[in-house]
Amino acid sequence: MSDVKGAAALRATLVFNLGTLGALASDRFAARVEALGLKPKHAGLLAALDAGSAASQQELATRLGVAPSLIVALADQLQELGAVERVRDPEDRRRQVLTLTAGGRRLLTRCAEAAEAADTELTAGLTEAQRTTLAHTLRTLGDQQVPH
Amino acid sequence: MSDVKGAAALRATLVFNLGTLGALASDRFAARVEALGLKPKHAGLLAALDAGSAASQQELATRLGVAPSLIVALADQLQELGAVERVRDPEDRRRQVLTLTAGGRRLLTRCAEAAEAADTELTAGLTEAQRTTLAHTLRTLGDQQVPH
DNA sequence: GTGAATCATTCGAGCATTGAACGATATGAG
DNA sequence: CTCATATCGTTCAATGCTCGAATGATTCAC
Repeated sequence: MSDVKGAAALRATLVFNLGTLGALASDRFAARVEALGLKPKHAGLLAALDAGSAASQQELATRLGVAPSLIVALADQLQELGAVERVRDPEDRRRQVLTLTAGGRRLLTRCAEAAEAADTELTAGLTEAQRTTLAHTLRTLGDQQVPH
Repeated sequence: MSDVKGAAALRATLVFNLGTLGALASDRFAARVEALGLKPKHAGLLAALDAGSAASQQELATRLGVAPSLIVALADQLQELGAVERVRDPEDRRRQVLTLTAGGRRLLTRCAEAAEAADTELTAGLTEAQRTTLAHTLRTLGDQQVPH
């Protein structure tokens, strides 16, 4: 019983394949957004801003699951590119509220295009049905994780 | 036309969700194999050895997509745990052939169990059908990448 | 008002990974 | 046979990414 699984049990596992493919996908995406002067985390921050418009850096840190000090660095660079604006919240002047600029939205669009290009490259060997089912499942799976 | 995609285009993307979930899955898996004194890459090396039994460190480096010097460190630690053996290839004494020991196979089994536990935790909100379809799609997708 | 808590920021540290050297071995040309 | 060249494994210093602690400004509770 105990070694019926025996051979290749790890490779049949979801977390293992997710980890491997996730790293691979990130690398391909990173290679494309590099041309825009961005790292994947920059794109993640832009996407988070686009989704829940106007948030304090603290909120963004917990949303993205990274340290607040990392948000500072990312926001610095995005601000230098003119993609985001830092505005002190008048109701609580400790908070820096980040907002997407028009240029930031354009940049995000180009990130999305890069991601879509990487998608088609990555899923070249899948049927259209598989591809859409996969996208849907991953989306719901992602929404379920640490949703609070 | 250009901004029809507009909102949330990145979050609808495969590479983006794969990257996010991949990191999350790796973290959960890492938390569990840590009890075995291993990092995910150790488990990856064990799995690679189990799959294509007996390989030189150079081959393993290209298989796993990491630098040869990293294989040295991983193999050192696994050897210290008695999980792998280093044997000089008699036909080419530059090569160190790595093989799984019986203990290494047991360790790999425990890694697989950890991965399965992480799987069920991760996919708690999915139907059984979704789960198996996802596993299958990821498996085929992984086999298609850099197959050469 | 005064002290505790919260936000953004800076800075040093930790960890994983890489790339450049090096010694040992193998291979091919002359 | 011998020498030049290439390959393997190994060591080591350097890089990049991320975090945690310390700091200053601001707010909140009482």
